[in-house]
Amino acid sequence: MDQQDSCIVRLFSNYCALSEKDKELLFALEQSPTEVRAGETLWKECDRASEFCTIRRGWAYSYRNLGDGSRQILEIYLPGDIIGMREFAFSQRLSGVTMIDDGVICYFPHRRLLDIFRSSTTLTAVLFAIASRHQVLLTERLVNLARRSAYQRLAHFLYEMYERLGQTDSLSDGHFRLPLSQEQLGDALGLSSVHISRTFSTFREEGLVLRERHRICLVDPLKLAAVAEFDSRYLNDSLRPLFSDIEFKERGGEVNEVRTE
Amino acid sequence: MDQQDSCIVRLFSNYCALSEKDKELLFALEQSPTEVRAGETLWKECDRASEFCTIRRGWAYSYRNLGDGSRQILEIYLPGDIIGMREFAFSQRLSGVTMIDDGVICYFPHRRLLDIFRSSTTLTAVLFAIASRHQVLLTERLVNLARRSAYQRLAHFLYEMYERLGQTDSLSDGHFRLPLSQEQLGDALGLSSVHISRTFSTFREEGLVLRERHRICLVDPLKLAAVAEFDSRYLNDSLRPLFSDIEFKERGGEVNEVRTE
DNA sequence: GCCTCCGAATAACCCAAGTTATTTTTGCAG
DNA sequence: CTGCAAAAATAACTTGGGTTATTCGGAGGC
Repeated sequence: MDQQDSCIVRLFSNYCALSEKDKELLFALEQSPTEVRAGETLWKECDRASEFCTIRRGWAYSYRNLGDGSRQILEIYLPGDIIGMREFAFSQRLSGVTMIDDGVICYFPHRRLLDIFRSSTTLTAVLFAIASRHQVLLTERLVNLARRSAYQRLAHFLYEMYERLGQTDSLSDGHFRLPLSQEQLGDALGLSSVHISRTFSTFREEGLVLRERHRICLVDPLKLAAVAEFDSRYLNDSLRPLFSDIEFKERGGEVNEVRTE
Repeated sequence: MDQQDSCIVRLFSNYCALSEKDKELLFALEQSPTEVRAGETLWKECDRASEFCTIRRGWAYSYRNLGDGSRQILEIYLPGDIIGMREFAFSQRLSGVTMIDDGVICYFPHRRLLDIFRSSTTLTAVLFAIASRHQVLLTERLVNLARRSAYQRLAHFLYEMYERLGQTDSLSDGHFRLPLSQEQLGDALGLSSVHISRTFSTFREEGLVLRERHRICLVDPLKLAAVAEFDSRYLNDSLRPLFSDIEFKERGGEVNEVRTE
């Protein structure tokens, strides 16, 4: 595999132009790839935590099981995401992680992150930016779950996936694959699977979202974003000013030669 | 003011022993204390974001206003907390912040954080640990809002405040001051103020929680934690192993370059 | 002292979403 | 192709919590 194909390099490049050295550092996180199967659980709540992993291919989700037998899906991970950051400061896993698709993941130890802190301010800042954005997404989800109707929640979820997928893949129109069962969607959105089904039916009647098995088609993405009150400020904000400054300093004032677009 | 009184230094020391240099770096963040009044808004959504602040005295909350006129309270800040980390990667505020009590806060610019990344791996790691723990708390709240009944939500909220206050103040029995109106509680828990009132009535009838204006008394804290399914693992985890390792490396002067195998 | 205002308590009514159950569709093993 | 199991659709019924309205009570202004 070539560095240019590394999805973690691609993801980080969205935030900031990277030097060759930075790319190598990142690329090093993606050694020791492991094949995993759909449905396979990477770890469970309360397992010992001393590693992160990046997901190179396939989707995964993290979840918490609750006392009453239900569960909450906390996050959907896509290729390029780093899994397990939540537990950086903890010795136990606080949520389980299960693969949705067959895929490839790469484990690396917590200490590797410290190496990055030591050797690249740029990557440190990008990591912080990613953590910050993660928190913002989580907050947005919290608002979504706490305040909005089932209709809006599902609209919001679909639109968020659409935006996230658009960052790495090119989406032909509003079409994308969503390999989640209605039960899993319910677990993610705090709804029953029955009501997910009802809500999809409503979308279909209104011609807002079409669905065939795991293919989703957003007929009118902007309208969907509107009904979901989707706040896209945090997706489109420019990170360049801050990071170009870092680079400038790190390179001792050289003009950036690395552009990733 | 003396370094020992700095609430940031105190907060960070909880995670890791700090060198004198680190303390100075941190101390520099707390230079311009400002008096603020109860009800005063520090900033609103969409304001320009280029500063964080620490809260030295008083309580505050962050919130988002929604399209339908309701709002969601995202976080309650207590003395020692850093406010505004959410927006590190953004140029706009994504949530407003308002004081609950009279208090004192200290602003410092975003770029100051970059200085820290450049000059102290220890502080960088602690910042990361704080961000990580923040995310865990946020996740727990998300589960609370998505999956639990009003009764459990309020129980969870009260118990969380009880635990947080116990970290800095000593709580005589289960008594503490909770300077939030029922409307604010509702906004934090995704419930109507009417239902908050109903739920407090239920608590009273059961003798589980007593309330008089803004004084709360948890009659049986453990039982309350149980009904809320409160997960206290993440409050008591030890952070030392990781950080003692960092210190070792930094003090041994051993510049450990990253292996790119 | 009295008046006003805001927060809280309580009741009556309503609806979004949960639950349970039944049927239909899809995927897949043999 | 057949049979089986899991996922999805739909309907009937229930319920937790929202909404609206009214009353009550304490804190502050004058």
